[in-house]
Amino acid sequence: MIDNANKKILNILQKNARTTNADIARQIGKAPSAILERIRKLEANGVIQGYEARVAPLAAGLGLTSFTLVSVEEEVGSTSTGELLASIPGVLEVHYCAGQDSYLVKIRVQDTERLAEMLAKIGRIPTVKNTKSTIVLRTVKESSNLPIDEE
Amino acid sequence: MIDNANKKILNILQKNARTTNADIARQIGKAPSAILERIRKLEANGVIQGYEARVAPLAAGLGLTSFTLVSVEEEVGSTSTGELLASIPGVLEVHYCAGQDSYLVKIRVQDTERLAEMLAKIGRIPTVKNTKSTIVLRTVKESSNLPIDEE
DNA sequence: ACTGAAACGCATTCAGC
DNA sequence: GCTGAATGCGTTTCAGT
Repeated sequence: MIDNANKKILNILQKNARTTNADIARQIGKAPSAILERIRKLEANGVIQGYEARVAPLAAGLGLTSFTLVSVEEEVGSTSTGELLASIPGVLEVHYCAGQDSYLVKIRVQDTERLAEMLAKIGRIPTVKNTKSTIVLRTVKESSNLPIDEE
Repeated sequence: MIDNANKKILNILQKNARTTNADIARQIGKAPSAILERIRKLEANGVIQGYEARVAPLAAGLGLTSFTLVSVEEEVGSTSTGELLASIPGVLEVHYCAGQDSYLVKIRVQDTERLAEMLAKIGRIPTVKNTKSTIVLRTVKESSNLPIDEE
């Protein structure tokens, strides 16, 4: 179960995944060994899915973000087109959306030329009918941190 | 500059932000102190923006994901509505989009009831004209990890 | 589930190159 | 920008409760 101590741990790790167990222990008033045990269980239970460094996209040469709606014709419940999309480098997120037979795909590429190549690649997938892209001009906020209310 | 060693470091930390410096040092064949120095510079230069634990949304009671297009009427170049949206709990991402006078907002909430509350809240912002939401049925992939090619 | 002690490994500093 | 040694701290295990 996720008691209040675990909520505190999750919030600390969401803010800075490299916080040491000793540091967390100090913040929530327990021994480091207790924190280690809790974090291991949270990982084993799938509550903590991983720890990601957030890299500046521009520094990685990826200056263009696009959200692309990919319309598909596939069997209901099938996940294969989505997984194919997910495997393309530069495709960061793939979400299947209600009421549109389509995937919403978050893409990061170098420039419009690379986006064109990617859209061509996606368009070549047999189950894909068409795509509709929206270019991001400015990203105001971007985080995976969930609001977890402590008691 | 981001040389090949830094690319390796970034890729390791993108996959697991809690990898120890000693471990990274072994993987890329340098001393731990060299890794520490490199990581500090990458942080100082803004290349590494942070380290986030990824928490299972369902475990946090957030079973519903929505992408909502928020149309606004504000001065061109203004960022204030976007920042207002970004400050709402459950709003994870805010992107200003080309050619539509609107923000694409990624939302995570408990259920449709909470989504309705959130959309009402957003609708009450004076600069907001209307919203158009797409519910996510299934998330196939969700990551912030950028493709960084090593030489 | 937690503590506390012990052993081990890691982080960090710094001198030298 | 890196190494290597030294110190202090963190991690991890485990016995005990």
